[in-house]
Amino acid sequence: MIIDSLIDLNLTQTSGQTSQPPWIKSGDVFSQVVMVGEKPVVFNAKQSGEYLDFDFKGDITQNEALSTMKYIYDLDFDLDKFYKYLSNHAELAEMSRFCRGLRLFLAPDPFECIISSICSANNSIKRWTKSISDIKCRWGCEYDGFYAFPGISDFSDIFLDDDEEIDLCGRCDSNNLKSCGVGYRAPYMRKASQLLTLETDLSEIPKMSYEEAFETVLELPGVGPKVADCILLYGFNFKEAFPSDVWIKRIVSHLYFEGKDISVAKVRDFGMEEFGEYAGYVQLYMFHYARKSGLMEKIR
DNA sequence: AACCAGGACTCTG
DNA sequence: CAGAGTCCTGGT
Repeated sequence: MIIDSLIDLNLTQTSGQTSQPPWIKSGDVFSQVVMVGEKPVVFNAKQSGEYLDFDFKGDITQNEALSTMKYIYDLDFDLDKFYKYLSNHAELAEMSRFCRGLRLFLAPDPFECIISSICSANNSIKRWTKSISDIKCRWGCEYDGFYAFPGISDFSDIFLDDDEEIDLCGRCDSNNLKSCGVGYRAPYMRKASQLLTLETDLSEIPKMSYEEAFETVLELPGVGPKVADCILLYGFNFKEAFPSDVWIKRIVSHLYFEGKDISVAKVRDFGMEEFGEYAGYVQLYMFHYARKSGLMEKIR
């Protein structure tokens, strides 16, 4: 079934958004299992002209499948209107040329997004996506050869490292978080999931104001301002988030402050103030514009 | 082989 | 409260 909203599926899949690792690519088809309510559904998505073409296998209706795909790929977001906005701002005007069809890649599972985002901190895209994919294969539930991310309570029980595995299990099969290459983030990831079972109710977050939601996820270990903004943008669809790291700081300072060094905190405030409801999309487009246009090499 | 990139956290002044 | 040092791994 084709959904007639402009999207570049490959670009969206490979853009490093911390909602989840890219789906499994086979030929020109991206596939993954998604929990829709309680039901596992395998989705296959591919590019068809400027649009997304999908089918699915699972016990849900066509309409439920359609709204799931529309949510994950943010297909109701009006890209034409966004491109008009970009072209009306001199600093941003070139960006849509380099990133046409790039959309948010939203998390069907906010918990997976939280763990992925913690794992992405001080890490490369290649490394955190491999770690999260490993975690899914080892401890996730398998459906038709695809793996869902483990649930919160299952994740909370995973061993941290070889030492703990030997201590509590008597032997070691490297069945632990550190063996997935997450390094010192392992305790953050597990503590965060344990906190989520006990104290923080994820279903409350969508009802909160941005500030309140931000303060709430900041409480989780391993979550600082950048990671909190990623969690809210990619995991909960708060489009007013402007996740700011060293690259966004360099880009913003180049485009708006004549290259003058600005603190990451200031860049975040500036982005949220300046771009409002488009902040998340502007951040996404800035990063990929810098990558593709050669700006990144210029300002590193 | 030494060194660097990448955010959060902890300790210091 | 700002600034510096540390954490782990994969890349040069």
